[in-house]
Amino acid sequence: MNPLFHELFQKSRFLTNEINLTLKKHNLYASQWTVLFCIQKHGEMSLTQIWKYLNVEAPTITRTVYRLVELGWIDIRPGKDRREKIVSLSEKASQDFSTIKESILEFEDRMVESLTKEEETILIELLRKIK
Amino acid sequence: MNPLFHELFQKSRFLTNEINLTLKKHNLYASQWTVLFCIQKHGEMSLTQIWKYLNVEAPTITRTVYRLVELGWIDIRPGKDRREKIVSLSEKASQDFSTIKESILEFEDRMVESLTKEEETILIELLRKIK
DNA sequence: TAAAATAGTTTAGCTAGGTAAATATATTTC
DNA sequence: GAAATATATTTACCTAGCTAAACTATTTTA
Repeated sequence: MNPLFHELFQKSRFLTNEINLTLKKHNLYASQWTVLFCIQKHGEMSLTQIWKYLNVEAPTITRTVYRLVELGWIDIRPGKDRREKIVSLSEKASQDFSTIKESILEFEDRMVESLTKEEETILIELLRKIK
Repeated sequence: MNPLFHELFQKSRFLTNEINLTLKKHNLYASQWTVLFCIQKHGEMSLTQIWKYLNVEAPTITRTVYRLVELGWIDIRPGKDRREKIVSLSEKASQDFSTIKESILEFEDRMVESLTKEEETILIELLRKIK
């Protein structure tokens, strides 16, 4: 396998594992946090808005969202258009949000501390060129 | 989320989806191919050798290997040390291998064609710095 | 050499991605 | 306005990663 792709996949797995470790104390998994973050950023959202924004398929979001409802992080209600479901952060999620975000920011900083700002920019640009 | 990690995860998913598409005509999935490739490269291997080399956990390899046995790509036999299982490519896999490898190489080339050789090298190096 | 520790593999069960197809509601078209 | 089409979500079922714990065979140690 092309060493570039190999390295990319390895790093992707490494980072999700590390994020999961960081989130463990908050009882969250990486993709659950991603969804919470997305909702916090946009306020109320329909499921379709979420999966289009995160660029994943609808069933993935259905599943994660309902798990988050179960865990008490999210409230869900029908929209004006009765096909759609609207989700928003629960009281609990709103309260804990900034603490969790803090953990994640610390983690992210730690992960890129061996890169200069310039290198980080170049890395992003080069990744964007793959398509 | 840090735009670097966002881009990295997006690209990782994008690439596995594209690889799966490429492998569809050979009735294989990305990780199945990764395991086949690994075995072809090293000849006979124990399960532990495979998961250590690919840097994933043992149960992941157990599952993929047995699926590959089921599908007729791999032969499996007990080792001298009776705890271990040794796997090797089946007749079918050996025959089809180079054709599939060809598809993958074409795919990989297509994916990096907008990068110069230098950029590819830099990209790998920068990815390696994340840890 | 019997007991304890280690190594290789598997099982069970979780998250997280995907596709294909079903269902329910809205919208468009004839 | 009824029929056809489109949109939002869900269901079922794959692959693919993970952890924790079990099981078996080997190696080490007291």
